[in-house]
Amino acid sequence: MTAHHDPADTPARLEARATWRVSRMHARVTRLLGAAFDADGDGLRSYHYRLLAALNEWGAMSQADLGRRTGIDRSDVTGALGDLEPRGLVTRHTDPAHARRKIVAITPGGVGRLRELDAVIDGVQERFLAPLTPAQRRTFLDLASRLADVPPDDGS
Amino acid sequence: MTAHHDPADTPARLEARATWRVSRMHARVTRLLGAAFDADGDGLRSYHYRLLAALNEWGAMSQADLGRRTGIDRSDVTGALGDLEPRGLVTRHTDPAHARRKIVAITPGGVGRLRELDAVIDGVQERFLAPLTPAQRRTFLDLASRLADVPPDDGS
DNA sequence: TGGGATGTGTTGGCACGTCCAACATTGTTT
DNA sequence: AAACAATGTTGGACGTGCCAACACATCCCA
Repeated sequence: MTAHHDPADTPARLEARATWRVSRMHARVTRLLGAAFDADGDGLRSYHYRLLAALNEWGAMSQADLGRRTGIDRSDVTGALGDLEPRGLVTRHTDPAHARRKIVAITPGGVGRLRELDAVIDGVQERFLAPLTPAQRRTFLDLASRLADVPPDDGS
Repeated sequence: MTAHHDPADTPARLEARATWRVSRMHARVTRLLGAAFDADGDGLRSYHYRLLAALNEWGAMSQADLGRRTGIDRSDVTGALGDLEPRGLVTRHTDPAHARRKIVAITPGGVGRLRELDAVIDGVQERFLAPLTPAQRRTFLDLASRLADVPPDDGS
């Protein structure tokens, strides 16, 4: 697929750094997820999965709320919903109380699709974590969550 | 800086997944590195650092070799060198033996700049790894390197 | 000695994720 | 009523990573 750079050939100052390893892990994750989404087809991507997951877990809400809770920009939410609605995975109707606001809800078909995507993504987890033992996987997940969820280290 | 999404608000199916945590770690790394490079100024970015590091460690070589050893596409190497050369951090002269080939070498100024960038990036490591103890950092680095450097899992 | 294959630097472009600015429109606050 | 804030949308920017095509140089082998 991609050229894949031989990891033995990496400047030592780079290889030693945590940020570099995170970047390389991310590259692998991206490659695996991209391939899996492509294979599963239908042109859905990680944005769509995130939105479906949020709607499934928290129920219907406005697009703005959806964006805030998923960390996706309002404009990108608009775009992604434009993909999901025509597929019947999501409905959009304007809030009767607030004419400007649109309430988004997941459909039964959307729930089904979400389940399918769950399976696809679980397969990716398995492939990604393959080099580690179950105990190591648990350790990695724990450390990763501490490194991932850090309040915005705002400059000074 | 960026909006930063409250991690407590994340669909459980996402939060549980290793790929998601890697993505979030990468987002943080990107934010920290971007801020650090911006602050240090001069418009240099991670591409430039990678190239300087490779030239410093392995000596002068052609652009194509440089690209192969760093995993950066030939065309992107061309672009990045176009930033480094005018700053005097790098020299480019055509190989006397092969008129088509250009040998790139780091200059003393480039070495100095590389050292400065080292310091900048080390600062980022510290901030990124802050939530972990030294022992945990070592564990994380070990696990991350196993997850990062995996031969191209070509399809089947 | 030729001629096809292969390597090289460069330009231009695409895809993807992320983010921001502006805008018309609708609600809220005072 | 007037200033203000929120909503959905459009259009665009940027960074990273690819790939295709090109003109040219060099190599290898028939």
